[in-house]
Amino acid sequence: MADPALPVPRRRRRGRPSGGATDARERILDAAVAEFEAHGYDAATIRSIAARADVDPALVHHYFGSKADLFTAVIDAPMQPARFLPEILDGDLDGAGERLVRFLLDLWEQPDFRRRGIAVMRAMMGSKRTANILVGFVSREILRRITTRLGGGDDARRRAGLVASQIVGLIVTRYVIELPPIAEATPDEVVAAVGPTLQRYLTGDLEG
Amino acid sequence: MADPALPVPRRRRRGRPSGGATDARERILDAAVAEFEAHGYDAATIRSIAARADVDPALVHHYFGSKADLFTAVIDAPMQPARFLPEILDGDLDGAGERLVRFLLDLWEQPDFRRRGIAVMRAMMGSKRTANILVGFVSREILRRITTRLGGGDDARRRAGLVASQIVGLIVTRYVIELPPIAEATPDEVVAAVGPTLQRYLTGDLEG
DNA sequence: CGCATTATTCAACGAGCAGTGAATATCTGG
DNA sequence: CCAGATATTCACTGCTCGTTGAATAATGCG
Repeated sequence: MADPALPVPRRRRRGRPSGGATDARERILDAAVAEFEAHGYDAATIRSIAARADVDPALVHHYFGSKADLFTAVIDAPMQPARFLPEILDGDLDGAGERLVRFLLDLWEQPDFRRRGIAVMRAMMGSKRTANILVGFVSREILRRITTRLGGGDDARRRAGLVASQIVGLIVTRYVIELPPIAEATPDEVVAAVGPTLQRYLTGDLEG
Repeated sequence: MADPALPVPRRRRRGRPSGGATDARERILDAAVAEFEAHGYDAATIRSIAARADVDPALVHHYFGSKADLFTAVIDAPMQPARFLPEILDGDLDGAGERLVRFLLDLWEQPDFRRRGIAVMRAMMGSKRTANILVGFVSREILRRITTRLGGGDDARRRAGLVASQIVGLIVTRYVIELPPIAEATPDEVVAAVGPTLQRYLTGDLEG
């Protein structure tokens, strides 16, 4: 059973095709998102990406350089939203848990963001090497913002970690492995169920 | 910088070595656990496993057959504990959240279990293909037991999913990616913080 | 028009992979 | 002490991978 997304490789003339606008570059990027999303960094191949984009593998290098370069192009977008975290956390801390889940769901329900986000998740979980890079980013850009908002210190740090643990679990079960009960819930149901958990981690009693 | 775990490959005579007990089989299995733990299924290679065990790659096939066979040998153990779930869930439901975290931590704090468990996690998250296999297992063997204990029905199913989301998040952050604040917490701290979350998902009010 | 730039494919390299079959050395049961 | 059985390495096959360099074709600028 062949991958249905693979087009029959058309035989093409060598050299630049006539008729201005070819979207090969965009097709390659789309294909890369799809392959990295489905197979993770290691198992996705330049050749499969090229095949999906109906293009010669060398063209991928022409536009994006190495495989690692291509991957960073794919995950550039999902790394940005961390910058919006302060807005979410500003205002009353009492509603921050719910606002945080809502914000995350809004992002991840957008297909384009989700596909790249899944690629990042797979890479983060794929191997110790790639994990270290991405965990460093998460610690610096995300955890530190939450820790700061909570006033710093060990207690704040631990609370931020707990928040991260539930967020990671939610994203992994809902979007990456698509565990049925979580993946099928409506965003409102998720917010109602998970918001209070985050709220307790942020401001509640953690001793029992 | 070479992998410190790789021994200098000794030059050896061909044929069975003298002196009875060689633990090559165990060394191979250990090496496989280590490589699958560190790199996931796809990126771990028979050759790197053989090198780590200081053994010829063909010997790996001799003992374990294909790479997939070797992997199932590695992950056989961590798949068993699901059978103990009913004991955890029996008795008063009010303490089940805490008992559940405690049970999981007891398992995962054992190095041998943890290494194999991480291998499973990496495989589960590695690609859509491997994910489906393992998600099927988790749904059947784990979620269904919780759902049943909660009396069945959609509400029970959703509660079980929420429990899974927090458990997955805890395990991923603490053991797989080792996010510092979670990875450094003591088991007791984790139980105190996460137990009530699971308890609320099991028996609490989910509407807000 | 002519020339640099850009888009695209082609052909190949070197490396690494999983797996196979045979060769060799030792051990063990009769 | 001899005949499997077992343990181990070796040499190899066929494949796929990332990457490179050159070839070819169209465009766009002066």
